[in-house]
Amino acid sequence: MPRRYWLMKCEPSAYTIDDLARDGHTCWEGVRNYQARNFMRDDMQVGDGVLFYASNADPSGVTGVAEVVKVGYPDHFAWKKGHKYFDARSPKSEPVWVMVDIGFVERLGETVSLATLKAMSGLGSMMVTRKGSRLSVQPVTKKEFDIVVRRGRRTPSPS
DNA sequence: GCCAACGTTGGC
DNA sequence: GCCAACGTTGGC
Repeated sequence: MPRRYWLMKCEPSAYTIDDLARDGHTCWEGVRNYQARNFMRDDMQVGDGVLFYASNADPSGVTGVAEVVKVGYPDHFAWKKGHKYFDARSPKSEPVWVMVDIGFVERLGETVSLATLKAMSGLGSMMVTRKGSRLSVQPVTKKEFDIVVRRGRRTPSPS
């Protein structure tokens, strides 16, 4: 299976690329959308590249690179009563929701903002640049991945 | 904080 | 199966 590429969104109030740099790896819990779930469950493979996207940020955009380090497995947060990701419809016996683990690869020296993504050539069909695109896990092409990463490296990372 | 766009739910 | 109502996402 050839290496695939993804964009994964997260609000900075929940988790940032700096958090991932500190932790080394993390589980990507809380995805409660079937299309996103299917990507994680059916298509993600260890080694796949991930654009780490900060949503609801100032500015929103790609802040770093990660990679898939563990393929889809049950999101056990769905089993925690009282937890915000608890979902009675996803019991241990028949899990509905899935998560993957991602590992830190690099922090981009320059956030590639949504405005930049929209303005750059070659990214016109990227899902995230399209109005109303709310999917939190999206496939991207290798070409798009490379364009974004190269742009983000234009400014050296401070670390 | 506003609100448009979207996904999901549930009545019928 | 249709679709209105609702809740959520996320840019601005």
